[in-house]
Amino acid sequence: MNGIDTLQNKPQKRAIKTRLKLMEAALAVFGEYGVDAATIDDITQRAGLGKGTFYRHFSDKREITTCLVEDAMTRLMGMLGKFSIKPKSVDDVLEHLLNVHYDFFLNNSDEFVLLFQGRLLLKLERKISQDMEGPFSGYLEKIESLLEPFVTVKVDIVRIRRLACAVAGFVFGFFSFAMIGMEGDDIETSLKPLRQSFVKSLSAFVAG
Amino acid sequence: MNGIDTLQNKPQKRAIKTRLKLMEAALAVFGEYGVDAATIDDITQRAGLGKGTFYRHFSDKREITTCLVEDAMTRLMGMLGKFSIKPKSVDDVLEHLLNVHYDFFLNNSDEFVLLFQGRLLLKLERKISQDMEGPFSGYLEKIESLLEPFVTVKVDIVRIRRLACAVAGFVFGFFSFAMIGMEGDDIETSLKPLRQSFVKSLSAFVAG
DNA sequence: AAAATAAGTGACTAAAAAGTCATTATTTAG
DNA sequence: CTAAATAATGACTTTTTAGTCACTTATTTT
Repeated sequence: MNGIDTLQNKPQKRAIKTRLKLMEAALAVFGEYGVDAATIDDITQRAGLGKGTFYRHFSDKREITTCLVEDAMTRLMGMLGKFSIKPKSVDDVLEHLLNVHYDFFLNNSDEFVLLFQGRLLLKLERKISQDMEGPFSGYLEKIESLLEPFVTVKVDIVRIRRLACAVAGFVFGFFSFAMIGMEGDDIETSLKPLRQSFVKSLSAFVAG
Repeated sequence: MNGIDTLQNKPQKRAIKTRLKLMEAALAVFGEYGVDAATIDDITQRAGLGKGTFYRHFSDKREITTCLVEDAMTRLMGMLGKFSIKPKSVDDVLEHLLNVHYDFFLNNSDEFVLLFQGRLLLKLERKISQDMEGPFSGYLEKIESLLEPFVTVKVDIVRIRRLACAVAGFVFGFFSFAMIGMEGDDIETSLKPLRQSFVKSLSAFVAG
C-alpha cells in the first residue's frame, strides 16, 4: 500500500464496522430492556461479537451510552437545522420543531427510550453529567438559536430557554403518555391537531 | 386484650411501621440513584433495617416499586379531585390540572423520578405492565373524568384521551427539561406564564 | 512466506447484588 | 413466669454481571 496513511486499510475499516455494530446493538438492546437493565453480554450477543471486543472499543456501558446520546442528538439537531421552506415567523419555526421531533421519534423509538432515560440519568449520576449535559444543553441551545431571530422585541434569553424546555418537554412527555394511552396508529394522528393549538399558544407566549 | 382481632396489636403495628420505613427509604433511594441503580442493601441501610426484613415485606424490588407507584398515583389523583373552587369551564379544569401537577412534583421530586422511570419501565418490562399499567391508565382516566363534563358537544373519548396525554406529557416533560435548562428558582417561576398559554391552546383544542 | 501488527475472542477471575435461613428479639397468651 | 407466636436480623450461599488476558484470526510489511 502507499506510504501515506489512507485511514482506509482493512483492519481500520473492520474496526470501524465493528464499532458501529456494537453501537447498533446497544441502541437496540437499550430500547428493548432499558439502559440500566441491559448488560454488556446482551450487547455483544446481539452484535454477534465476543465480549472482549466490547472492551476494545468502549471502557464501559457509560461510555457507549454517552456516544449514543451524542449521536442521536447530533442527528436530531441536524434535522432541526434543515427547513423545507425558509421560516418566516415564530409559528413556522415552532411548527417545524414539532414536526421534526414527531418524525424523529416515530421512526426511531429506540432513540426515544435512550434520550428519555439519558435525560433522567443526567439528574441522577453526577459523573455522567459532565459528558451528557453537553448534548442536552446543546440541544436546548439549538432550539434557542432557531427561535432567536424571530424574537425581535427583546432578546429575552430566559424566555427562549423556557420555550425550548416547553417544546422539548411537550414532545417527549406527549409521546411517553401516548404510548400507554393510545394504540399505534392513533398516536400518529393525535399530535397533528394538538400541534396547531400548541404552536399558537407558544407563539403568543413569545410575543407577550 | 379483647378477643376480637383489633388489627392493632403491637406486632402488627410494628410490622406496618417497618413496611412504611422501607417504602420511605426506597422512595428516597430511588429518587437519589434511580430505580434500577438502587439495590436492596441501599434501601435497608437507609431504613436502618436488616436485609432479611425487606424480604419479609416485599418479594423483590419490582413489588415495592409497584407499591410506590400506586401510592404516588393515588395521592396525585386525590389532589386532582380536590378543587378549591368549583370549576365552571374547561379552562378552570386545565388550570387546576397544571397547578396540581406543578405543586405535586415541586414538593415531591422523588416521586417525579419514580413516576418518570415507572412510566418508562412500563414500556420495557412486559411483566411489570400487568401491575403498573393500572396506576398509569387510572391516572389518564382520572384526568379524562375531570374534563368530560365540559366537553358537551360530543363525547369524543379519543379527543379527551389525547388531551390527558398532552397535559400529563407536558407537565412531566417540561419539568424534566426545566431541571437541566434552568436553575432552581427559575423553574418555579417558569411554568406560570407558560401555563396560561398552554391552557388556552388545549381549551381551543377541546372546543375545536 | 515469515515476521510484525492489529482486531477479535471467550473462558476465566473478581466484584457486586440477590436472596436464604438459623438465630435473636419482641410481644402475647396461658 | 413460661411457652408460643410474630417480627427482625445479618452472616451466608447463590446468582449475576463486570472486566481481564492469553490466545486465535486477519492483514500488512519486509
